[in-house]
Amino acid sequence: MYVTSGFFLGILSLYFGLNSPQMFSQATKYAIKSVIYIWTQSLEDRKVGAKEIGANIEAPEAFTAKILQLLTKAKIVGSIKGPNGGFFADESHAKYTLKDVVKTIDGDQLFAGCSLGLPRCSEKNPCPLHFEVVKVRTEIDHMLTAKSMKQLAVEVIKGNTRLAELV
Amino acid sequence: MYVTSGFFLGILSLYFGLNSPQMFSQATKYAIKSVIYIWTQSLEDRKVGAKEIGANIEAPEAFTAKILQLLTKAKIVGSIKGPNGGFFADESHAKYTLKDVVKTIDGDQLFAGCSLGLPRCSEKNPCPLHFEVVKVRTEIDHMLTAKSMKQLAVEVIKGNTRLAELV
DNA sequence: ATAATAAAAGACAATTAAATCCTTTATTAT
DNA sequence: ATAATAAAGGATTTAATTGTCTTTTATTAT
Ligand code: FES
Ligand code: FES
Repeated sequence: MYVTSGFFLGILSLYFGLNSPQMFSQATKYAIKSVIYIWTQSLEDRKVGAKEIGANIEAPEAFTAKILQLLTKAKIVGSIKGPNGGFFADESHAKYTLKDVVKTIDGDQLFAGCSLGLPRCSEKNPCPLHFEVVKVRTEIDHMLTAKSMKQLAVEVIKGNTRLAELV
Repeated sequence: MYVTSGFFLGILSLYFGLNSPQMFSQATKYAIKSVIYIWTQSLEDRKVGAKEIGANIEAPEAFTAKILQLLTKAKIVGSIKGPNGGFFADESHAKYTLKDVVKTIDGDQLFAGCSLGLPRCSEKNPCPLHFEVVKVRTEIDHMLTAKSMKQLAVEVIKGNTRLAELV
């Protein structure tokens, strides 16, 4: 008499309508916080390991490590193996914005394509939400390009913003 | 020697960074299109079945039917069983907006809570994106409340917008 | 050279979302 | 009453995302 918990959750989810789609995937959230955290430490000339990053942004270490691989491959941050190694960011990474981070992990479906899933998004054959979606996307674009990663990190260092719950 | 395709996709997805999070879940996209489609037909005094809805919004019938159950339970549309039955919308449903549709299926995580996943979203202890997120949400709110479902349906009837790819 | 360190890579498990199928219930026309 | 119709409900399956664990590779200090 075994019942999978997935079954119950599946039913409950449909029954109460409890899905959870958000602006960003979980992976992208971790990515954004990771990059900002790396910048806060690089501004003080410290390289940081996946374990430390995970701990400071309250994310699972192994999963964070996977995400860091993608960010490194995309050159959004740098990494060095071995003792005294770790992740870091310097002027060679300063040109990247949050938008690049989001695109690296989630692709560009937040910025491109029809929000209602039509095969193409166009002004000539718009879906009912198209023109409003364009406005939302303008705002999203601004949100993800207005400040440099370094600026965002400085605000965290100053204590004006935070990457994890305060204890 | 069997290998699950999920495995390969999982690896590929991490390797190439191919997640696909969007503004709305697939279920919500179907829900939005369903409600607008129901309104287009109700404006011409036709009740419609799940099969017809699925066909016209290019969504799987059975999944659409599940979503319609939630929409009906939430009173966003009406339904009648049996011959000549189906889904419909009338003045008693006119007060609902797209925001209600989204909330019914996806909950309010698009509108509330920290976009970066912090335990709470507040101006006093904001995450690095908080103030920009507030602006994006204002625009999202406008997008989902500016027009009534009926208005959106009228635009589809007029041919100004569409719910499926044109053939 | 060797041991220790830390990222990269690979294999997999668990959870959640998406989709399907089958049975039951309500309604209506015959 | 009965057959036909269509939504509601229940049980699973499939796919995608999230998360873990182990092995390999590169680097550095001894
Ligand atoms: S056509 Fe749907 S968002 Fe552009
Ligand atoms: S604290 Fe993150 S969005 Fe408000």
